[in-house]
Amino acid sequence: MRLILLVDMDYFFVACEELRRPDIKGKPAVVGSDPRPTGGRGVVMTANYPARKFGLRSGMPLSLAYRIKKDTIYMPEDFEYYEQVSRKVMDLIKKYADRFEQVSIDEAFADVSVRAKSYEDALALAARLKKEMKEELGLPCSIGVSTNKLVAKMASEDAKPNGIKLVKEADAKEFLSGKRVGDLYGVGKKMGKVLEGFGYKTIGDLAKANPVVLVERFKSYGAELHNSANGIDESEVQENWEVKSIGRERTFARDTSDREEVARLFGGMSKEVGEELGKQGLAFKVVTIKLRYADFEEVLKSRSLTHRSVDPEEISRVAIQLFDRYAERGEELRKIGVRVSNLVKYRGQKSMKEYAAGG
DNA sequence: TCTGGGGTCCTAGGACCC
DNA sequence: TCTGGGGTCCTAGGACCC
Repeated sequence: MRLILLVDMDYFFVACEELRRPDIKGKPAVVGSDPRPTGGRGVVMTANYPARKFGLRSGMPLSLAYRIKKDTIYMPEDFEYYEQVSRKVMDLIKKYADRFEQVSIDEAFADVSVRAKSYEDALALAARLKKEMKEELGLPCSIGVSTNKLVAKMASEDAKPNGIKLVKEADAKEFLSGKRVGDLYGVGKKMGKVLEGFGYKTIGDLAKANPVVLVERFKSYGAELHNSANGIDESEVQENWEVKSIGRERTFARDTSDREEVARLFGGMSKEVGEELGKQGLAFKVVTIKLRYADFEEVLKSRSLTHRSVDPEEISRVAIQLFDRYAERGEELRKIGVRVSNLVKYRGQKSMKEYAAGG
């Protein structure tokens, strides 16, 4: 029997801030894009539980959050710091895993099938992990335990905050059946509406549906839906996972149609992307820009180079060329982004830093 | 209420080659 | 002269997740 844990950190960004700012503990606090550079156009990235009591949620516009609760503590995000904390978190989870897969900055799967032979073993492991997380790192987490990734993930949602939830294989179907289709992993806003339109309100409705009909309606996705709804997921905890793309995007403090401002920002973001490529030892072949206009209309334009490159200047040059060729002239832009993809390991010259480190 | 930034995966048409 | 099918790459866009 496979036994899989999904460890999900509770209100991670704010929890990280609490580590260095104990004064905010117990008070409503959120991490949200610093309103100064973005003109307050950001959203709440994370809200702690006291803030959630007032209805503050991640994804909520900061302007709205501010209207709801003025004396909330607002903190600009500090990704470098969260990454540092995240590395410690992941190292800790790894110790408990026979196979480990990081899902995001604050979430990871641990396949524990070798060291745990029963549900009791898995639960005991989860309890120890959670205890160590609190004692060693001072961070709360929630853990879902089950026999596959999908159900472990769904169980962790039920475990929040600060809990552990086991769903046995035999109970998976019933565990899922009462939940709304939109709660199923992989079903978002759009698909949730479509499914409800067809009369599938709960995950149980989907589970009971004729799979042939689902495939007729949704092709291969329909088959996947039917499996998920029935708690079936054969996918493995994936150890070796490679980055597919690296990008940066930024929202202007004020919408702009100023080419020079756009070009400057493309330059800055390209430099950051180039640094990230260097850190990871990767070269790219494709450059894609994203333009979001004032009305939220978004377009992507990309170009594939004839060669691999590691050069930030080249990213910037191609980005600005794409912009000049395709941007609607005079239209106000809200946001721009640049991303490189088609990445390969680059075994070229070492960076100065590596030389300095004697690597 | 007015909407961020980091990603992944999938689809689909057209070009091009065999 | 008219007619295939498969494979791969390129480009654009959409949905989804955290």
